[in-house]
Amino acid sequence: MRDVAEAAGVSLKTVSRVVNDEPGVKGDLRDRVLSAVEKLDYRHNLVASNLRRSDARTGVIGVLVQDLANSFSSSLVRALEDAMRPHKVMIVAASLDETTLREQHMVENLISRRVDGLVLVPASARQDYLAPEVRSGFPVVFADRAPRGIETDSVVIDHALGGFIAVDHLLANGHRRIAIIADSSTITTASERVRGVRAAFTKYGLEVPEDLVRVGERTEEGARAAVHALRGLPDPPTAIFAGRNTIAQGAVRALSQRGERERVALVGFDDFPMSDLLGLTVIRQDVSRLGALVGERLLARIQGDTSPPSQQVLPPALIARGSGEIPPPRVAG
Amino acid sequence: MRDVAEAAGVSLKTVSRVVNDEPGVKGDLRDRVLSAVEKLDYRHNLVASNLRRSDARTGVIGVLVQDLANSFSSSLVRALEDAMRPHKVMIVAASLDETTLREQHMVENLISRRVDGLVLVPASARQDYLAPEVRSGFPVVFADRAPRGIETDSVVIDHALGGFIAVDHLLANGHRRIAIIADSSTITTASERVRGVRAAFTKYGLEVPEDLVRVGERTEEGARAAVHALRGLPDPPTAIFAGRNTIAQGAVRALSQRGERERVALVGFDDFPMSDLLGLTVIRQDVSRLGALVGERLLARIQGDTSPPSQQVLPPALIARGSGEIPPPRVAG
DNA sequence: TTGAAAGCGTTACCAC
DNA sequence: GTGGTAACGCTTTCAA
Repeated sequence: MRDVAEAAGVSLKTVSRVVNDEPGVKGDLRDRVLSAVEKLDYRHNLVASNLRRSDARTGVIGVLVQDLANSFSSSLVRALEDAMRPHKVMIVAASLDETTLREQHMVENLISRRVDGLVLVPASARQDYLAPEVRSGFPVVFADRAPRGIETDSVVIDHALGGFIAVDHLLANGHRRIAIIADSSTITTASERVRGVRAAFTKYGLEVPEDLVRVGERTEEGARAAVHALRGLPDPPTAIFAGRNTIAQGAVRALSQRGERERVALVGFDDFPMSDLLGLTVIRQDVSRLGALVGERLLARIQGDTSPPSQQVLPPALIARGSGEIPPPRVAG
Repeated sequence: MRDVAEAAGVSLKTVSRVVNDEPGVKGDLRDRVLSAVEKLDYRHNLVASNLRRSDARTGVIGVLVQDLANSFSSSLVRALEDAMRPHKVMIVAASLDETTLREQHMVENLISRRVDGLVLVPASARQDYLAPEVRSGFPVVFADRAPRGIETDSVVIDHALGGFIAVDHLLANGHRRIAIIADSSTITTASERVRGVRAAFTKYGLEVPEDLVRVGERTEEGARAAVHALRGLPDPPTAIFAGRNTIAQGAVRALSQRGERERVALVGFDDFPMSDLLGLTVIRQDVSRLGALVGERLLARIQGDTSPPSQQVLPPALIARGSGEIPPPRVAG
């Protein structure tokens, strides 16, 4: 910038004014500056600019999700991107892979980089470590899963309701031997979903078939193996609740391999691309809306909103596509 | 930081040493500094730090893809993330939606932010605008599509080969009325793919059935409409080449609606999750490998590699799953 | 082992 | 309208 000023024969400040499109520079000087910029391949340094600026905005937010390659996470990031673009805010994103330690490192790192705010789909069980930041007014919005140990904005899905709806649907169709395949119960969304499932059994005055509960699966491979094992039982399940999109995918694969796609009912949690063509009944979370609401909240905080933490809850919905409507086999008799 | 120094009764420099884990501070002082840091909720400011540092690394790279919600883009970002994580480099990502203008804005913005390097899946036809940066040694690696107008590193898929393999497969299975649905020819990957398709016809000494060529589609809806229109022709195609994952998805939907999934052959470009369960024959690009190679190249450049620009080309592969192996209907007579 | 001063590239403040 | 000077929060250089 100094070189530019020298080349154009003006002061540093004038160059700064031109570069920032500030008023109060005559066309003559402005042109001289611009051509010097051109000639010297000068690039405005936003890092230095942000350091000096009074409002101290970096125009970047941090977004921490589970797995950028998963359709749920990537759709969320995309929705946030769309919400932020009009405000010229960019996104630095990272995958946590359900690792508590990585979450803390990343949060710390992003704060050191002075991001304007943070969107967090937490991997950890508690987020007390964020208390100092939240107290000092640093904008943090939780997405999909509620915070624990701190009070801050959140937009979450009613996971328990989703689990309830799914299994209520299967029970209403006459199923009783319903397998439950879900993520580890340390993951709050998973335990919430299972809680809803149990509530559905309770509504019907039924016991949960504990021998068919498989908690702790999250990969497609694990789910596939679980389905094979479950269907191999003496009294196998006639329906399956898959607590996550990868689990549903594994379940579809396993049932395909066994030639049982038309015979065993299946309801998955999380919609994903092309699931309609598979005829898969799912509990859909409106990820675009989730992202839009999270973005809106975060922007408000960044712009100085100091109202008390808000907790928004979005209801999931059952999308019937066939797999969840398969009836239980007739009992001989 | 000044406050911390004061609270601990040491100099600024000592705090800096402690915060950066530099050697040469006695345990006594170090503890005093750390407790002051704790008490004052001090957070190291990487922005200021990077400004002053001699190596001037920000530890961030920019990644510009077409659509973060598309499985191809998100898989690429994920692969890059994995390649960068060991080097403590984060990713700021954005979707271009095939918009030339956004590409240029984003590139400019990222350079202003002094990212350490750039990964670009270009939306523009030419990238001459990047010439000054590339000339000055700024690390840029093109992914999936080769640069035009500048010379820099690239790792691309052999799109022409992919198009060739796909249609060669259909021709070998006896099809002659093959529809080609592809993205706008201004998108180089699309035109390359179509070039390969034409080469396949040439190999068989056949003319391309120009009445079945639909170039300029990219959305699922557009593809669906195109398939309906094509199959409604007096002499309809017996096979379809879908030049992109969204097009393949639209084609599957349209054929499903028409009850023709078992009757019309279909080969898609780009694999996507669950396509195996749809029995869809595709040309697969190894996105993980693409991302890993791009990451490797970019890291080398960031670390000072000044060898001539390298051009790596990855071969795509045909994955036969049924839809591409449907034979043409027998002709009466 | 510790500290003082200079400076990274920019913008804020106030004088001209 | 334009320009000097200080300062942002940190690291570097060099001296103690």
